[in-house]
Amino acid sequence: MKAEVMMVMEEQRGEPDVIGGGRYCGLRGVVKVQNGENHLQTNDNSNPSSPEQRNISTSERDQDPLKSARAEMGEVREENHRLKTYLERIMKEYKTLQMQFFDIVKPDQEQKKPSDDEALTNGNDDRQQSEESEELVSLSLGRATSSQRSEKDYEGKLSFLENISKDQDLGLSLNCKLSDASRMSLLESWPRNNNNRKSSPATSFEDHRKEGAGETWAPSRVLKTMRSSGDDEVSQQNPVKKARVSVRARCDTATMNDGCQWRKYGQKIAKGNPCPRAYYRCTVSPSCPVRKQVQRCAEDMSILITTYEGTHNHPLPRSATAMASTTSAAAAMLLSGSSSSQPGQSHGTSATTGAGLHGVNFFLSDASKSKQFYLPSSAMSSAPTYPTITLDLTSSNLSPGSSTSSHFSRFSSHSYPSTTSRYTSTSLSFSSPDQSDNNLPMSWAKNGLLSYATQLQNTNHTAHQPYFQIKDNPSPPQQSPPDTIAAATKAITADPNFQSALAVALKSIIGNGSSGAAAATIGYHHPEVGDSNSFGQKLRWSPEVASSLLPQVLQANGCASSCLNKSS
DNA sequence: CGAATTTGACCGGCGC
DNA sequence: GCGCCGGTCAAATTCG
Repeated sequence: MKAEVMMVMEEQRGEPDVIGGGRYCGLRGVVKVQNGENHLQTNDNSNPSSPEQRNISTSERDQDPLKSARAEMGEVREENHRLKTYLERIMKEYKTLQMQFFDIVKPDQEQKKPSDDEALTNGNDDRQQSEESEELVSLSLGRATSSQRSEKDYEGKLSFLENISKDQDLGLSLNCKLSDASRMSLLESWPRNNNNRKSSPATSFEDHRKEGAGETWAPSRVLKTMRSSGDDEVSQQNPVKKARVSVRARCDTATMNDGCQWRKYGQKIAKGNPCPRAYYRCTVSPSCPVRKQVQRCAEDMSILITTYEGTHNHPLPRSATAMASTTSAAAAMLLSGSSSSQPGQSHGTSATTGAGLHGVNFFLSDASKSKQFYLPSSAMSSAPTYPTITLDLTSSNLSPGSSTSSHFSRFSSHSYPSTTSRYTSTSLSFSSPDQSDNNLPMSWAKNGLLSYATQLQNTNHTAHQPYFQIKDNPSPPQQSPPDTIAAATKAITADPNFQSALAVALKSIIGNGSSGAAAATIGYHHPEVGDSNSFGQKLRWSPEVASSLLPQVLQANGCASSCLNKSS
């Protein structure tokens, strides 16, 4: 069974796929949202895992149970063997990379000030290249560079399979993968927050992975209680702060309706922002560790910044699964350092809420040169000490220096090195076109759902393309120094393939251009919201929409990943 | 009256 | 060591 499903996820290298009339960059597994549910589809007829073929083989097996049992055993053995091989190769690659890393770092430390000539000539290029490649944020869907492929394929398939098996709802989640170099960087940064831990880096990192996955989130006070209770093992589990997922959206209401139940437990005026910051905790389950902070943007009061932290440990209502899985997966992407988010997911959203992520993988090769994370561009006024990923659902004209051209969607990943910040920020921006330009407001309906009106150019698909420009930095509060992530983003934006792929991905969500296609494709319709809309097609914001939009944008970015790798 | 919210106090981390 | 600040608690208050 595993092998069969794996075939679905087997990446197609080379020519991009054509799915539903659109070009997809090397991904066979496609998450389509229909009738409010997500379905994994494949367009590969040669794929032996197609349902029809599976049915045939099943019926054949039924005719000879003993034979089929033997065949299954054989398959399992084969699979085990293959997995072992994968594992060995992974370990081999890991060790090799580790050695290479130390080779690079050691001379750097021993010769703190090498001669400029040496730095400019010998080995510098290689090192620079390696550093640059390490810093590149590579987001991909089932695609990997050849050097990373074996491990990522293996782990991605594993997580995919586990999600499949655990989750019949076919929700969405994201798998985070760090390159070995990235893991090393995490390893290095790890002890900073874990002075009391004397365990080996590997051990610590494994723990960190689990924590980063967000399955548990222990406030400091809880930690104290745990320590006092003598549970050392537990008390050491969460010494670091969790990754956060920040969602920026235009919202008139006090909070964003993400489908979950929240209870306010505090409010603070944070420094630098006159708007109070409200603290909420999930009340679906009393033991749920998930918190969220809600604060209005200081620069633009209409923008609500919702920051999620932790992963739900209970089943969620369907309407809440998308946002929950997206946030937990994004958090896992930032912190887990895991090649698979499954450990976190198993505790968290996908396992318990039925919102596993199928086939959407992050390959985060962001082993930053400085081995540090940086301040996000979040509008949170204070300098967060959390790694934060930002989903920007606001319009693009936030920063004065930004282009006035409309951006339907943006993906940006940026960092802001500063003395006080430590974390990297990845920002996914799903921006509406400039509202003043096209009268396409992003507003909250009475029921709290965000109605995101998109003006579609009827059947002309290419008409969307101008919207799919990408900017390096949507709303930087400060000057962004030239860093490699920005360079990577530039590389992405410069590649027309990425833009077209992004356009196609979004188009497939919004609709193929035929009237009413948007609602059908999104598969989400809130009963309380009428369909009458002068814009014709209307993409209603909801967690489902977010989840359907995000992976496909990321999928498009999988193309960018390849572009990125090329450019590096 | 129970649930939800408000709000001041408290705690821990961090920078100076 | 001290003060600032973010985050949380819990009693008081409000709401349905």
